[in-house]
Amino acid sequence: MDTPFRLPPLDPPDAAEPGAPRRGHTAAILAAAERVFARGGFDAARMAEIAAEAGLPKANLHYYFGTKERLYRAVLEDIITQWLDAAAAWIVPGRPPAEALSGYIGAKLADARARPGASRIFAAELLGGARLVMPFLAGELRRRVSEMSAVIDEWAARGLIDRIAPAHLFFCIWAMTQTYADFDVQIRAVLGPETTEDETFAAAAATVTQLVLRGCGVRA
Amino acid sequence: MDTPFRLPPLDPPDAAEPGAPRRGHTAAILAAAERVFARGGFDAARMAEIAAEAGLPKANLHYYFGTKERLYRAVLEDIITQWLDAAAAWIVPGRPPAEALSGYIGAKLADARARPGASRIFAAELLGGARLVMPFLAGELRRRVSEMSAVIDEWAARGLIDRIAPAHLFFCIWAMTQTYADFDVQIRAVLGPETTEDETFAAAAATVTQLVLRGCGVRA
DNA sequence: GACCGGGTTGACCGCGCGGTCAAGAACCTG
DNA sequence: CAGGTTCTTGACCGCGCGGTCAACCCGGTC
Repeated sequence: MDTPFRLPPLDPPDAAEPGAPRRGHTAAILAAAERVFARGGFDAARMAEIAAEAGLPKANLHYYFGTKERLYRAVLEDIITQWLDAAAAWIVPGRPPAEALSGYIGAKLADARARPGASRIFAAELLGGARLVMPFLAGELRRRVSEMSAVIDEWAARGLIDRIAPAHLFFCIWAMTQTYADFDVQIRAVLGPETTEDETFAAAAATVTQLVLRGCGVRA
Repeated sequence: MDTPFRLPPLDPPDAAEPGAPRRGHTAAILAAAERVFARGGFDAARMAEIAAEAGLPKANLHYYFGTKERLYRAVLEDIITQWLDAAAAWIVPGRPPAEALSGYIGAKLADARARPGASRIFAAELLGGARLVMPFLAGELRRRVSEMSAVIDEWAARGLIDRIAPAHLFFCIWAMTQTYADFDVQIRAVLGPETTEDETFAAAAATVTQLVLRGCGVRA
């Protein structure tokens, strides 16, 4: 369930890491790093800024994480770990498609709202060519998608939904839900200041589920 | 039609700019800049790299564009200019909804395929908080969306499609089509090396149009 | 050819940032 | 309290990058 996902080590194998204490501070650093990386991605982030946000001297971050890249990797692992299970919880053969799909969409939208920084960091990583998460994409994620695709295909075979390319259906669901985290500036700017966040996410949920449920021809 | 969109000047009003020549080289610089900005966004881009890619000494870029930020702004203006008209060409009241929507989706997907860099630069700009394009989002784009929303609402009023929140419909269409440019690493990794680009985009077009047309309940 | 102005360029500069370090503080363990 | 180990931190360093500059090239004009 919450086994942390490990990005394969890049160059030197992740440093001794003895049974050391590594107490409280690391959590504060990770949280601050997630916030800072979320605005502007890896290159725009400043170690000094993360340190300030965490209320610690810069040298302390280096004590715990060594380099900026390793801190970044730790943040990414956190995000991936949290992500991998949302899909597995909803897209299962037993569940009726209407419930599974709308539940999944709702969960993804709620996540986009609650933790937009995570989504944005991942987006920036992909935009930048996915140098770090490539192994995850081609490995674990690919495997998960093919499992979930089997579920979709089975629903179609049982006549519960229309035929559709399952992988692309997921690409579309991810795109639509995460756009509300990644590009929320655009959404807020277009909808204008008079639209509340509640309204936005309610309309988003209605629209996305309508597109997906009817688009897949889900029988009620 | 192709009136270049101008981002409002930031600090000093865009430098004298006399009736000067400004010949060929600027185009080469802009093209190189688009390519370099596309991988990694503003901060990751190096002026020296752009110069190398354009086959010019770095000092030459500064001669034409002054600062990195101004060069970046020029690239963004290029992109926005090209973008504004795709929607206006397809989403018009006269056209039957099925044709308009599938045409628009096709055009956006073709653009994502042909010029992924442009989409990625814009995505990175939004992720980074849209410091430069904010006026565009809240101004011109917002206006266009409300115009296009009127078209959607009119189709719904005439019973040609179901009721749907028009702005969110556009957010979803943009998200689904641009994901094929922005996150193509992820898509390629998940689909695996045996899937060709042609297959990918054919399936993408089929899936997105199916979701949108049926999702909106477009009558044939 | 002399002059001029836009264009071109290699060499240079300053600073901001990631990373280091060495001198302690704090905390265990006997 | 002595000795060792884990943390903490201000001060420092080097380099990579955006930006500058002054010398130069070159086509046009009289």
